[in-house]
Amino acid sequence: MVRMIDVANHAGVSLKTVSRVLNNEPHVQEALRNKVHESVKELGYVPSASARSLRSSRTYTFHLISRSVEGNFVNTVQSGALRASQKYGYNLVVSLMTLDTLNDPTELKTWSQNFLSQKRPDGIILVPPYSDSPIFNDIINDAGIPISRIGPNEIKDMNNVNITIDDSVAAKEATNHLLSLGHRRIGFIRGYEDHGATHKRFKGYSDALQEAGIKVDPSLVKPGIFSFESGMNSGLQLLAMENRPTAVFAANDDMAAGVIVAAYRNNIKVPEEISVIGFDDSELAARIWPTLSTIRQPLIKYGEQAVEYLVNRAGNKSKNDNDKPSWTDLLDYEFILRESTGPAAK
Amino acid sequence: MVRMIDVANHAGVSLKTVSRVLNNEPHVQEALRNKVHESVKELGYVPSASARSLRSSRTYTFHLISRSVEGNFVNTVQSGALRASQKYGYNLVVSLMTLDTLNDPTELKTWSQNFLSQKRPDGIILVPPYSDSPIFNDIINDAGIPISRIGPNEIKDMNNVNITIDDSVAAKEATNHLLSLGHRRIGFIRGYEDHGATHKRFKGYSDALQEAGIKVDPSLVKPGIFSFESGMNSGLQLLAMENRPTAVFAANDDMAAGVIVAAYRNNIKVPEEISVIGFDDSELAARIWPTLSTIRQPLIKYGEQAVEYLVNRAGNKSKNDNDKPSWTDLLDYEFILRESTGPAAK
DNA sequence: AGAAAAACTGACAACGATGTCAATTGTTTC
DNA sequence: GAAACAATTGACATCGTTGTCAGTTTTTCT
Repeated sequence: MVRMIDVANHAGVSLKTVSRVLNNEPHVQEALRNKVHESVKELGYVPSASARSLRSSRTYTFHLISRSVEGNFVNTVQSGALRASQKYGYNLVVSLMTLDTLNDPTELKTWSQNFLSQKRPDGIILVPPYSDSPIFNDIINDAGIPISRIGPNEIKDMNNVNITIDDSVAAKEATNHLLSLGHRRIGFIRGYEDHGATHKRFKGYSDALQEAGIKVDPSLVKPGIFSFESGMNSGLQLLAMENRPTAVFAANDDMAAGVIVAAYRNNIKVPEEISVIGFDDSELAARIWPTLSTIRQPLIKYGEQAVEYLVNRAGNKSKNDNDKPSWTDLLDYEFILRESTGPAAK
Repeated sequence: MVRMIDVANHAGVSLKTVSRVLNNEPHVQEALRNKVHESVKELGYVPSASARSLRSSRTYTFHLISRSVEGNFVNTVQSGALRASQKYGYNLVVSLMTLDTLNDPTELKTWSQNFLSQKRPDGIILVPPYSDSPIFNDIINDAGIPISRIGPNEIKDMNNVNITIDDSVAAKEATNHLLSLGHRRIGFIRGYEDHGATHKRFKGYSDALQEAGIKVDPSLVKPGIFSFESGMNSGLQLLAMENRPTAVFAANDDMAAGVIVAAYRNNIKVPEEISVIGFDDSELAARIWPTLSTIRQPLIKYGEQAVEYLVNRAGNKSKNDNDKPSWTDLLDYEFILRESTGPAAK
């Protein structure tokens, strides 16, 4: 790691001068200021938070205190991770990154390097779509920090763990449920194309249809971005078809809720005239009418397992398990039958 | 602050022995181990995280990386606070406390002291119901840490800030909306009794009725705990009344969603036969059918303002503003008209 | 019983920054 | 032109822990 003294040497000034520049203290000539800033940039220096706060007794940290609200995906995973972290005497921090950053390789690299050298976490937990980005995973791996990846993905880095349910099998079960109710024309709404989940869930849907001897009809497969609005839009399209489907499988609950509202707007009854099924058992699922049939992932357990793995790795830092490929920790999902699915209309 | 050396002196052992005990290292006699543990407890010692991680280059911290999901109250406030924190070079950490801890004064004291001496935040942001607890606020104040309190409350500590909308005025506007649609029998569902919001919102409801010359009918006021289920239960009760209300004002959106489902279950049409109005403009509000009329709080701005204040305080640590009473930063709310409210049924 | 090994304990350096204070340089004043 | 003063710069101590290593005591083995 590059230290402040390295910057000082590189810039040909004293340690203290660098410190002054970085803390915006007065009494440094403009010329030196610039030289220091250049050296900082060139060496990629980032101050160590621990050293700073040890010496200055300021942490440069604010805490927002709240109770854990188990609602959406991330909050619930966090809740499980938090409990496990506390059990082992670790802190858990949620760090936010914008999607723009994730999708711009240059920016991603800068962000990650700053993040890693400033925070120096003992381990990192990634949720979709971060767990799906090979570049990002490589950067963290190169820094030698263990990763727990949550969600379906195909990354086979060395030495990390993937924690997920079998999305394909789950999606297949959901589709089979619709088939068993007599549905033959079943629509599907996809999610973000760079989420592994989208492809696995679609695969499950296709597999179920094919095994039932039904060809996948591309006109029944619509795009989506996992949002309510995108679900409603694709739902409106499906419902406007001449030969509209009798059931719709949306790749997540938000989109399924969108389909239900689309049905209301067209005076189509759910589930009498159209069945709707989602994925995730989100907060929404039990709070809308009709309540939503869906697949529940063991989110709390995701968080717990992620931490268990990291604690283990942190404990055995020196251990020689450096060349194992990463493996997958496959957990059980749960099919939740509610009121949005029913027998196919004749 | 009590340091490791203090523990060592108190226990009559060397610094290193204390370190060994606390890190569960071998090679310490049982007797000494116990003595050290006793001293730690007696002195209330908590190790300094910065010193630990500076020396050992382990942070005892895991990071969960995700994008900011602006959905529920806390997440959205956090999102605003995060943006502002980054702007000023501060970190933002979300710390979770259970409600059990908050409600048990003894446990609360222990938790807070551990938390404060381990994390030593430069500032603290409190959201309901934490911002409503005088005991908790006192503890933090005594530690000399600045607080931004979000949400309506009556705490007038020295030297902190309350950030809120005027819940009473907002609730009054919501109620007036219903009155202007011709409603005369309007139900109200309360929230947690230890949330300031419950009382202020109820006050706005009462005020509006009284100004319209309508007496508050206690049988139309039902309890709730801000949850979907509690809203549904109270909703079912209101709808089962002989002379049922033509409108219901729930103190938050989750409960309002519960009332809507209660209506569906009784085949009562919203808004034709009963209007429903919520509070918060939560994620749910635009995703259910009918979409929910509600009050929107400037959550992002809450977070931003909270941080602005703390940054200011942190910068002027020495400044002599120590005896100002805390003041209230009153922001604007927004009334959101959607489809769950309509003219009163005859 | 004596030697070797193991277990225990503590003195001291080190982590990477910032705070204090003294040394140096530059500027103004008479 | 010398003295007084202000601005700039750096040497060194320090924050509170853990790592290294050496010294001391206890246990084990022949």
